[in-house]
Amino acid sequence: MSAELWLNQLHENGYRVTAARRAVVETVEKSTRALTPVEVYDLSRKKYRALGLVTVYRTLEKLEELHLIQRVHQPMGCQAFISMGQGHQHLLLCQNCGQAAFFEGDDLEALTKSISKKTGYQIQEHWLQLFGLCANCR
Amino acid sequence: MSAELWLNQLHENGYRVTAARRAVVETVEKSTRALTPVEVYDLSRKKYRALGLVTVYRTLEKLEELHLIQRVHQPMGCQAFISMGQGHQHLLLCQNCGQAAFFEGDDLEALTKSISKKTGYQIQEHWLQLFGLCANCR
DNA sequence: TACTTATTGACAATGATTTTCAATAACAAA
DNA sequence: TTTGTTATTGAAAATCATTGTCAATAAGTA
Repeated sequence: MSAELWLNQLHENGYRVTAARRAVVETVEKSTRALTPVEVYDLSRKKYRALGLVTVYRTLEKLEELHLIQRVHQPMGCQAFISMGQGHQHLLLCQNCGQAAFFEGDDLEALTKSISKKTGYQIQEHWLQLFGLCANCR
Repeated sequence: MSAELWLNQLHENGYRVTAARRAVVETVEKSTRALTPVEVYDLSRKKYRALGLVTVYRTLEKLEELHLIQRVHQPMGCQAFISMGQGHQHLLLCQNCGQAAFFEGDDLEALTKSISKKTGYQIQEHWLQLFGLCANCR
């Protein structure tokens, strides 16, 4: 469903909507865990056999540029992507199965203000990510 | 000074202290910004010309294993390393010059408890990193 | 001082990502 | 609809980062 919205976004930004992109978007949009380019390739090829790995890389690049997906950083590697949450959200990842959940409501106002005073840095952004075990895996 | 401590750590863990490792350790230990393997290589070769890049990779691997350094994740890439702070510390990075500062005192207790209840995840770890401009660059 | 064996640097191999290129297909305009 | 322009495609090659192999060397214990 929302895959159509992503395709609209591509179209509205001057990109063409192709069968290859459709397959990639449908795969990534509905995944609840971060996928590497090769995983996206394997899954998407079930929908569109002629898909090439290079096209996956190029499509992910565009989806990231449009803020529809984000790169997920993990101890084991940083080459996986997942849908961007809406608004200011952070990721919570299951260390066992990779299942991702989004959360918000982190208030770092007090912390950043104090750090800013202590260090002299002007703070502009923060990365926060939680790791744990999901309900199924715990 | 503290480079000697790192070398001791290596020794105490059964690793030999060589000229190559000495050069790498001295470079990484005194850097106030994250360095990539190639940067470590270039800087260390000023102290020990015969150093090979492969040895840099292998030494960084051991320093990470001993928790003397940590990998630094950034939007532009995740192949840089910096000294580990002491205790539970997080990084604050200058987006302009890369200068790193450590901070602590993040209290995410309340947040993680509430997220845990909402999502059913058992939270075990968190990553927090701040980005901004250091006193010089702002 | 001698000896065992971890460590070295060079080279090759791998893995991930990017570039190149000619063929194809989206889609705007007629 | 049809057409024409041009973005997009997949395959192959090129690049970049990292890891494995190996014989020569040197650290550190005995």
